[in-house]
Amino acid sequence: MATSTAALRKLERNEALTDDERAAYVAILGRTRTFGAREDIMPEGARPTFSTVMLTGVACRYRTMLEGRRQIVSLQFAGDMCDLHSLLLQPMDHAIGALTACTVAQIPHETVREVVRRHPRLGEAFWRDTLIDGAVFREWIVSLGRRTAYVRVAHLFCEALVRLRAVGLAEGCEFDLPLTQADLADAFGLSIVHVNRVLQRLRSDGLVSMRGGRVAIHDWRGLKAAAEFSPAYLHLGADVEPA
Amino acid sequence: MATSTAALRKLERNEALTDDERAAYVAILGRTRTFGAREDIMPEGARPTFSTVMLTGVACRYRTMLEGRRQIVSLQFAGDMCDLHSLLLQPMDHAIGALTACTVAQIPHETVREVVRRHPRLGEAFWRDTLIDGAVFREWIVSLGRRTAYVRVAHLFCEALVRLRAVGLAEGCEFDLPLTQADLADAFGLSIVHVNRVLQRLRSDGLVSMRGGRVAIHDWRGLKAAAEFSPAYLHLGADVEPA
DNA sequence: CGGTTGTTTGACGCAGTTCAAGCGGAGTGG
DNA sequence: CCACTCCGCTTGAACTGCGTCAAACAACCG
Repeated sequence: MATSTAALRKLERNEALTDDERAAYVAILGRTRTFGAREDIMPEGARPTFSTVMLTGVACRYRTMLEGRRQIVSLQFAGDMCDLHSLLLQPMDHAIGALTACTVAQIPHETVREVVRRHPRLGEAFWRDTLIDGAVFREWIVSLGRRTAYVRVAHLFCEALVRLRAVGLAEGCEFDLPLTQADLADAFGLSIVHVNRVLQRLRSDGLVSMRGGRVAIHDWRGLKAAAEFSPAYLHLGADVEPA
Repeated sequence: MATSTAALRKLERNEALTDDERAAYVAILGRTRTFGAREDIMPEGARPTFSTVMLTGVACRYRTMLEGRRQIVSLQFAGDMCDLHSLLLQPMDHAIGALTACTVAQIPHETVREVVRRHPRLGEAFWRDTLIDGAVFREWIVSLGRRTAYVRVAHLFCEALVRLRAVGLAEGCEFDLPLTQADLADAFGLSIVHVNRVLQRLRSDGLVSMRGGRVAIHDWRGLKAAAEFSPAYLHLGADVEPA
């Protein structure tokens, strides 16, 4: 199934799998579902009996606070296993929400356990994937704690580009990111108004522009420098940055 | 060895281990080392061949930015395995630093792998532990993104109390937390001056006071309410909050 | 007793918020 | 085909939480 290529690419980035392992992984992606934008793929407090793998679309993990404020905690692209942790951690301490229309695979926990038992290296790859999630969280903390809004936004675009290139969803310096400025504000811990102003500044500085849900990076080295971006924390190996 | 009780308590919080598993875990904690305050237990960029378990003291994960600014990403107390991820993720994308004098156990990765192979349930407990780290990171993101300084500080004290009680390092509503206000500032993404003012306000509001490296919570329910704290994300089970 | 490290206080400035309003495009119904 | 509405984007002005700078103070230690 064509939709599993991103998922495979993600899992294999660090260590090639055997045909056997690859087949086993694709096999468990069987049952798929679609969600509309703004639907919850998995609500906070749920006790799911399956884990979710993103096949297409953009989703996020988020927490809702009193008075309806929301903080997005990570973005999830195709290939990401966004609630693998529900295998061991119940109930969900945060929600997973579709930001755009999404198709996902839902893998029963029992199936995950079985595949891990039979293919220990897949289990290791899964564990590794959750550890990289942790690394991305840490970087997000650094952004929110010590980077100005301008740098923070620039940094996210750098991260998105690299992650999307790694799974073949961006060529060159452009990629789809059909989020509203309100979504971005919830991700950055900023107000909508300020996100808007920062985006304008990034564009007029000739670094990135975002229009119609598509991001175009006009000056990768400049953006990278402005963002103090270094892709090490993504643990994706080489050949992942644009020329 | 008395120092391993916190580590065991942490690991066993969710599922009791067999005597066998317990013994296997304590056995690998053999080689210990001590670090002075402000020493690096594990520097950024290193490629360690072992993982570190905290036995006593307080450490942190942190990232250093340009111009020497620092962002602390998590606090590590006794019992925490603070770089278990180095088993699968190399090189270190952040550093681990001792905030106070610390004693740690250093477990060769090969030993970890072997123990996991022989005791799958220990492997699961390890994985689980790294997943809880992730949950703590997410909460930290929410704090930095959407909580005011006052709430953020209150929240950390709530988290510290609950985590320390869970491993038997706090009785009632007091615990040791011998950090400087500069350390706290780096953790909260605030300036030292502002941390100082917030601490004063928390004290004069009768919620918490921190003096001589000891934290005393005077009004748990009040603090919890002010912090919008709910311990669910720590996945520690019941009986962990003070009466 | 002086040096060093951590805490406290005050005055001032700025990054980012809030409020409020206007604008433009897409969908919908008459 | 136009009118109406909704949603997202944009702009301006006023406000504020927190940072910066600078200095005094307190505790510890050799």
